[in-house]
Amino acid sequence: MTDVADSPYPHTKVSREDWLNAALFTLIKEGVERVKILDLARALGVSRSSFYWYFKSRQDLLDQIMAHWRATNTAAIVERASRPADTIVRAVLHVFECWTDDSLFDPRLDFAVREWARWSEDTRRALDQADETRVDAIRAMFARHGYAPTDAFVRARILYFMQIGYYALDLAEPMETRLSYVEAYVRGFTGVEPSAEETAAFRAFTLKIMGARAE
Amino acid sequence: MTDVADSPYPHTKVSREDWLNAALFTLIKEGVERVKILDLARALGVSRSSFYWYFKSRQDLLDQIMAHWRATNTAAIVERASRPADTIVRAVLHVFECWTDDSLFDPRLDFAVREWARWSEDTRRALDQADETRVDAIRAMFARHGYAPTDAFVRARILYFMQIGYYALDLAEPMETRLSYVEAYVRGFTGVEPSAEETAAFRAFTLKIMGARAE
DNA sequence: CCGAGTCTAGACACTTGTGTCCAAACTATT
DNA sequence: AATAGTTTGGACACAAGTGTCTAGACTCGG
Repeated sequence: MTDVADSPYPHTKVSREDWLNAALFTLIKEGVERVKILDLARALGVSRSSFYWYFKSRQDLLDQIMAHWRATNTAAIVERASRPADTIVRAVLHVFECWTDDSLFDPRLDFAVREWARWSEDTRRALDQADETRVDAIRAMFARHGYAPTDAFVRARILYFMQIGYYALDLAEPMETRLSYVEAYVRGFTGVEPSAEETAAFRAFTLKIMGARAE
Repeated sequence: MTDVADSPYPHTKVSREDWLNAALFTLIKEGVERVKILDLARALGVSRSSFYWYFKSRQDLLDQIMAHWRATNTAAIVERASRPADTIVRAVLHVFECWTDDSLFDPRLDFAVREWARWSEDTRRALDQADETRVDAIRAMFARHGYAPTDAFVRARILYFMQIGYYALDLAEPMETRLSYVEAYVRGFTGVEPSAEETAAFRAFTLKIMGARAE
């Protein structure tokens, strides 16, 4: 729960962010259908009706969640894919950072949205567009590094789709195991052999993230 | 809707199977949470209360659905994986039949169950056990063809997990495209080059299925 | 200290979904 | 035709969830 003492009104029990976080928690853990104002209120220990102070309706809350998802997951991939890099290997490793840092790209949230999209037209459209935006950012990355148009597109799909597939399995592999595959992935995605310095830099990034999370 | 005239009571409007099929349809299309007796009754054009003639409760219906899922998807994989085959290539191609024939293994149903398992402990247990049963059947298949214990296990996981990942992407690739990858998959899964007759036989099976479906 | 703004709680009305009960329609058997 | 068994529909009770309204508690600025 975020520190509510930030509010100029100390009798504020919960903030707008608290509602959002509680909703995200439930969304990830149990799916949209289970995101119920009544349950959120119970979890936060406040009255159900004060929800309506912060949000117009349940749909309003869900819209905010979609905005959050867009602003984190999709934005993270696009940002990393757009970063300048002197080699395609470094460029790909920039995108890989999303897959090893859940605070950049949260796969559980992504799958919650995918599930949601199964029956919600609006969400389906948003998801399809997000997938396209992500793939396109990665495609542009390959194109910048000299890959032919079709080649850049196919390589982008392979990189992105494969990772989504990995997450679908919901494996609990230790990071060390995952890191040991990085060279092979890079080779497969780019056709280029990564240098020792390049993989070492990525390894350092990942271990720093792991360390920060352990605190 | 199944032919209800089979019943000795011609005024029967819907059968137990009709309820089950309607529930499966909704489950696959919109998820368990949306499987509601009220909606099923509306869709079938009968009164909601006659549901209780066939099922004890909503939970009873859901239990039947799980039984159906187990009896189709998991059973299909186990059956194909257990079939005698003179070469490992033919054995793997037997399992592949599940991936090209939705009436053997329905990926949409499988993913509906996976989603369901996200919040239902019972379903989670059933799914974990199903995954284990399926992988184990494939592991035994590799083991029968002379692969070392660890090797057989890993190859089984690769074959099965990769296919689940493929389905997670929910691509709409034409069968012709998919068939063009078969040789490469077989090589990757078994380490053995398939013969022309072997792939031709598989191709024939798939095209027969496609033809039957087109009727 | 008073008024304006912020936030919460409780009561109410409404909708949707579940499960039960019973009457009635229908069929098959005798 | 009477009876037993099968199947359906309608009425009822109930629970859970959403949204609205209002009173009140609290804080801050003048």
